[in-house]
Amino acid sequence: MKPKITLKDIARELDVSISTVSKALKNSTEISKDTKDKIKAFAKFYNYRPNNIALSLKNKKTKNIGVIIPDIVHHFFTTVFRGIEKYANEKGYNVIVCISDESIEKEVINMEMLANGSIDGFILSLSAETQLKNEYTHLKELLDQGIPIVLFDRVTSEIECDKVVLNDREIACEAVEHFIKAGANNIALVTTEKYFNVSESRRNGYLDALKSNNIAVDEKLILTLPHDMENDTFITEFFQNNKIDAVLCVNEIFAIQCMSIVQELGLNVPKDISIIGFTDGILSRFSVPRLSTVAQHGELMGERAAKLLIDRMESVDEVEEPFKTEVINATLIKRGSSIN
Amino acid sequence: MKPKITLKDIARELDVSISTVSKALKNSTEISKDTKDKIKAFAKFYNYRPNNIALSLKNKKTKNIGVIIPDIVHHFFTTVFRGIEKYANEKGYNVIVCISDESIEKEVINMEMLANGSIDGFILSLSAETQLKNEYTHLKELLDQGIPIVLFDRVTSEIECDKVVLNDREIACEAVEHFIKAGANNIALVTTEKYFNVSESRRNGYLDALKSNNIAVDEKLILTLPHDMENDTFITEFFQNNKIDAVLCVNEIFAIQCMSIVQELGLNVPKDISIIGFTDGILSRFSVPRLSTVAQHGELMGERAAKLLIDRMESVDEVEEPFKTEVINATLIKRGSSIN
DNA sequence: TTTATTTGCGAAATCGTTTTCGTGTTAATA
DNA sequence: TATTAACACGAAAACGATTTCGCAAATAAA
Repeated sequence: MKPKITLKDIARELDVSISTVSKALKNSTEISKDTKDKIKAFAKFYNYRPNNIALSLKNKKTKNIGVIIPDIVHHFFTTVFRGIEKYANEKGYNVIVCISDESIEKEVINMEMLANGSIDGFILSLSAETQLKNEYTHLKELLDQGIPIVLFDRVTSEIECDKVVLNDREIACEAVEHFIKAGANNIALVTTEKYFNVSESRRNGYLDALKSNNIAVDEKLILTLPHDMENDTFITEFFQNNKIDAVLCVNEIFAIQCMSIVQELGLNVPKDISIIGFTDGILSRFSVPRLSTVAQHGELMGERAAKLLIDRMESVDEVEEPFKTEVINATLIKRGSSIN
Repeated sequence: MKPKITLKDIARELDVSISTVSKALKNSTEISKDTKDKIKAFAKFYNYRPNNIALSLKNKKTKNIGVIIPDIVHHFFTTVFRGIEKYANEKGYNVIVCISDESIEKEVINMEMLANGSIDGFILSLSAETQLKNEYTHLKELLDQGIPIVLFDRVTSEIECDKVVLNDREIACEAVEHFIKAGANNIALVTTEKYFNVSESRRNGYLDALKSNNIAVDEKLILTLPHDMENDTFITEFFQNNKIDAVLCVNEIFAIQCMSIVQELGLNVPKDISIIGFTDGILSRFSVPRLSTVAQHGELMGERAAKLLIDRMESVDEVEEPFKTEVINATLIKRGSSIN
């Protein structure tokens, strides 16, 4: 057991002052070569490393980023997280993760906890409940305190800060047009409650495509599924009661569920029904047939979010940069579940 | 913009000393009721919260846990992480995550980075390279410095510390016996390189079951797949060249790949070939047929790991507790991919 | 009235750094 | 030789909190 050594320890052992040790280790010209060599050798021998906490206190910056996400067992969020972690690490930052569990209360508690000095800035994706209640005072207060925040994916226009989003509307439109070009007419949408900004955008993209192709919107072809429920029966009825030849799903699970149910109903994917999902996760890549899907480039989103945050934290400009919203261009990956 | 307020600010405004403010906010009997009320009201109004960094420096504990995992886009690790985060949060700890990316170098760098005061203890699962090279000096040094470490899943007997593992050997044996009871004779194993402790244990469990049922081991029925490669052709050849009626796979992806390939070869799962995988992830639950699998109870593992770590960190006993190894009992989930 | 005891509060040390400023010694210059 | 500059280092403040100790004033007891 050899506990960590401090500047004070080195100073005492070598019979010099703490300031001398500190300067020597930073190669200050104030200190003679002899003394520097002696101190450096000693420090190296005892594997001296400055204490991060003391540095944080002194510098008033922790080099920690707080990341708040609704869920971690979720392909999209983990890829974003990987992007954040990667970029942050390259820049010498560490990442503290809290999971809001889709609850605004946990979001608030975690953020306040971290805001008291533990982190220099936040990257977050809003919880479902936060979006539902449209309640953002906790974010406003932190921004007021001068703590920078970057929102990604689940964002809101109520808050002015840097953001990273997907071009959800455009890519949903593109997906639906892909169906249309392949000859589909009865195109369905399987989505979540619309207080999610992303669901709303995707729905709008769906509507855009129909409109610009003069296809009448049939509300019955839009299935809104509750967030966390067993919904197989809803989906089964949906496909039984409607004539559908293509379906866009706002996430991977819905898409796989649809595919599975459609197949059980004796229909062929993609011959009878084409399916496109969102999130190019593991499910999409290993299903039979492979699922056509919208790749959200989560890792890139994460990197961009981290870059936005770190740039802002490290900017020393007297004049504040205006807030940016970066748009990540999704990619439509055409695989076996849709007709080419 | 209203920056954070400190004890010093309160003291100055209210014309008392810093010590008085500190004591008043902690409800010390030393301070008169009048003064306390005044200070508390002021603090509340300005939303005073003590600075975590200053507290960490003073108390020599950060209330942060460092978690190092090989990968985050991975169902098992995310579930473990969720367990860690949940338990840690309940106990007032935050979690700093670093991803080793299966590289020992990143593992070392990250751990050394965090060890300089940022965290009070580690929870980690060894990187592939660390297990391959059998190189653990970085762990030994940290333990020497008095930093507690809990290993989970990918552990090693070279290091003495608290551990949480799965009963891999027993559950693999149980899975194979499940095959045998259903009448299988030619039972295959699809696994990873054996420097992974878990692969070795599962292999041993596989062998145990064969032995105790007097089935000769056929090395040709054991397929070892490289860790990060396109291995569909290996699998295809494996099933073409061998008579196999059941296969145990050491992870979910291998299992799904096997199922997919077997089905392409025109065989029926489970009639012609039964399949059991490890990790009850999203793939297993949405495949057709549903995949029988070994549930590793990752969340529970995470909670246990966090509990072991926190208990050790908070123990004030003069006499050190001996190190514990907790064994989590896996559950064999029988679904459609295996005959009951 | 004198002494003892509360009561209420402040000064200062501490945690581990960095950094400014001051100072004594030596070497260079006038 | 006297003055100045360069050199090498130390003292102390600061970051924001906690806590021990000391000390006045007010009250109680003698």
